Amino acid sequence: MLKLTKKADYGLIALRHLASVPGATASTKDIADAYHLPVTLLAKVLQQLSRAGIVQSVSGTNGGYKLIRHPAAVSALEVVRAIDGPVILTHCFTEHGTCDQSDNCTVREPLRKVHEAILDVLNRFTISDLAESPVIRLTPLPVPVNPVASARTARPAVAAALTTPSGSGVRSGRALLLESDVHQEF
Amino acid sequence: MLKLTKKADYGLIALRHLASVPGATASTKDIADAYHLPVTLLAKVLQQLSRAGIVQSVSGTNGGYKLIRHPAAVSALEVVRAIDGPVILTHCFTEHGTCDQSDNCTVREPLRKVHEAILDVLNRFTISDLAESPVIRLTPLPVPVNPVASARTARPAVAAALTTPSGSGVRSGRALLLESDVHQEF
DNA sequence: TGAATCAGGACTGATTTGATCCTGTATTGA
DNA sequence: TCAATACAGGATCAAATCAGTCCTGATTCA
Repeated sequence: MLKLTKKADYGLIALRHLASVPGATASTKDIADAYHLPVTLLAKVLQQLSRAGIVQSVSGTNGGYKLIRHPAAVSALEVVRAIDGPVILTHCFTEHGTCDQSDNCTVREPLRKVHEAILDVLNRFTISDLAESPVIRLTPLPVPVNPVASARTARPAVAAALTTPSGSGVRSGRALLLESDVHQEF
Repeated sequence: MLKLTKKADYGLIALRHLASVPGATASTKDIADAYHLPVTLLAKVLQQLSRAGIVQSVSGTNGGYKLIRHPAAVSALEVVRAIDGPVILTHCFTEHGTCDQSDNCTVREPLRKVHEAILDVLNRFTISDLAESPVIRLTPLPVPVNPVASARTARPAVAAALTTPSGSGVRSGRALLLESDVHQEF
């Protein structure tokens, strides 16, 4: 339910890794070992990214994968599409654009705006956004002290670019929700 | 993979329906029949919405459900949460905030911004946005009298609030993607 | 040639989702 | 009072999806 698959996660992790060593190749095993990912599954993911023209494979000894495009030119949307297929928000949205559920699906068109907004978010987020962020390693501290607070202090420009302008969304009759409400699952 | 469940779809359809008949009750069967949804599954969904305080159930003959809050005060985020549980973008995001996949998950913090942006989109979209949109019906209206007209009078700039300002997200080195690229799955 | 690496199909087990069934309770109206 | 109507919710089942593995083959390099 509105969640990326593990394969998509793995793909983003791998791409972030490749972006951190520009020009160099990294084998599937290298990446899998570095992040404790299942090797064979990661291999599938990298194959899909290769077919999508995001990375290039090099066979043979000392082979591996390399990022063949600028990290800033690879969006999360493209990665997710390459790995999981088209992003479809509701079952109303099918390739042929009709709702097979019922003749009178009343929510398809309204939800299209939501769908497009989510695509927009994913399309703006790039591998360079992944690579630029500081890596927070949890190894030394097993119990997170207060991850929410720490995550909220340092807010680079990426967040500003992503979060839609606050205030413009407030409409008449719309109950204002607090930030804490939006993020209550953390 | 980044898709709403059918239950969430059904919930939104049902809420849109209830919003179209303000104050009145509609039974599970009424709604299920109107949109050709499985009755028993829709019943589950409405129970969840009832527990979440979004609708109120009325037992007995002529009973059913009624929307007990203003449609503009019920966000899609709240509906999805009530039906599917917390929205979690990646497997890195768990209730306790740690990544069980690996010690050094490099994408969790960057993706948190994407996650928050998606929550923001869902949080801004309300049931009134669903109800106000024109319904494209392929079959003649069977049920509601004409509640749509009354609900359509007040119409703020919903679309403007949802679609993020074009151009503000363009950053250095980012390849510009055409609109048609973003929405290629349609 | 042999080791290292990618390519890709087939397959399996686990999880999630969608849907149904059944029993019980509450309310209405004849 | 009682039957009909409708919600409440647990148990269950089937299908779909996901995560992961296995195997065979091709490519490259030392």
